[in-house]
Amino acid sequence: MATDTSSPRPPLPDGLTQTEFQAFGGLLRLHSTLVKQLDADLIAAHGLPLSSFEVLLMLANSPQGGLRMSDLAQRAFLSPSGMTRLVQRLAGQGLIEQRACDDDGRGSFAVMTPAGRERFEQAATTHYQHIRDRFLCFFSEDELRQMGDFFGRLSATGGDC
Amino acid sequence: MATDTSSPRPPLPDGLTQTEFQAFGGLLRLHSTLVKQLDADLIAAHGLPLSSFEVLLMLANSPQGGLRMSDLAQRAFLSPSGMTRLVQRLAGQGLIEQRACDDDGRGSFAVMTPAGRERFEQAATTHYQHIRDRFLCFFSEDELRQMGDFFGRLSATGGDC
DNA sequence: AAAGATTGACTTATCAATCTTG
DNA sequence: CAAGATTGATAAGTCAATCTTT
Repeated sequence: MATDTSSPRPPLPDGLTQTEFQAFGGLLRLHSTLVKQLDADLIAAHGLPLSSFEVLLMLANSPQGGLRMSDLAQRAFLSPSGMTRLVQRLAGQGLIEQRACDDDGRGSFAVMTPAGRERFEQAATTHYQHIRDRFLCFFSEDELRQMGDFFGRLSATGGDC
Repeated sequence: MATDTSSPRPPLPDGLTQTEFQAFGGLLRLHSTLVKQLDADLIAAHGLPLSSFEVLLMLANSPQGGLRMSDLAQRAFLSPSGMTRLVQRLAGQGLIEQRACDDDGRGSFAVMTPAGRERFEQAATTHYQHIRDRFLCFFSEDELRQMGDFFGRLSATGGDC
């Protein structure tokens, strides 16, 4: 498909300018394409979907050696019930375990099993290589910093300009 | 949550540098947050999920007045079956219709109904305003161009660096 | 009563298989 | 047989309701 390079910046039929549309539409396209690729890569190489990997990553990086369900859910951008089900799947595979919270009887604490840690460590290296090959490699160090600044800008405020 | 601004750029426990992680992680976070907000906005204001809106948008912008299923699927980053089901839902709401292709007996052609066009036109204005309020307004014109360039860079190549 | 977590019912997407036409 | 589209079975997520603990 040949990209249209004709007009500089007229309001498109969309109601967004070409620049606006390329920024917003580009975000949707990039995310969709990239996440599908990385997910497929990770499943092919280690039988581990991206969502599962991210849970293992959070647990691996946790100083406690584990995290509460609500923390996991927030950090993975999942609903509480969504995280409950994801954790149940991972527990079924023997990769993590759930314990009660010491200090809070309501809480549930997820920790990696040795099998989970091993699986994570195997997956991590190749996964980061995939992220580089499919995404990071297209940009210079400065550009990555710039992009990080862009993405961080929205979460800095509560969501208002 | 206070952002950590301590160290400049050490390799994180992740295996990605801080810069790399902020670019990649920021993409995931931005997309998740933004799409959820826009979807909820659009449903609240017009009873129309984002995915449905995008189908109506593509049909509205089509010179033919309609598009083939396979075209719709590709442009919306959906599988063929996913698009079949989305179109079925929209047809059930009377917003679009399916016809046979004139030139190709296998093809299925989707066109908007008058009701669909009206619904689309009502939704469009407020939706683009939401996109501006929640995303575009955080950036200057130059920055949006820069971002569009970043996002476009991956699709330009086949996926290799 | 509010917070943390889970469960039931449901939505939306996918893959593999199938049907029809080229 | 290949391409376009749809269907059946299934996967993974959401919301609303529920249960337990604070």
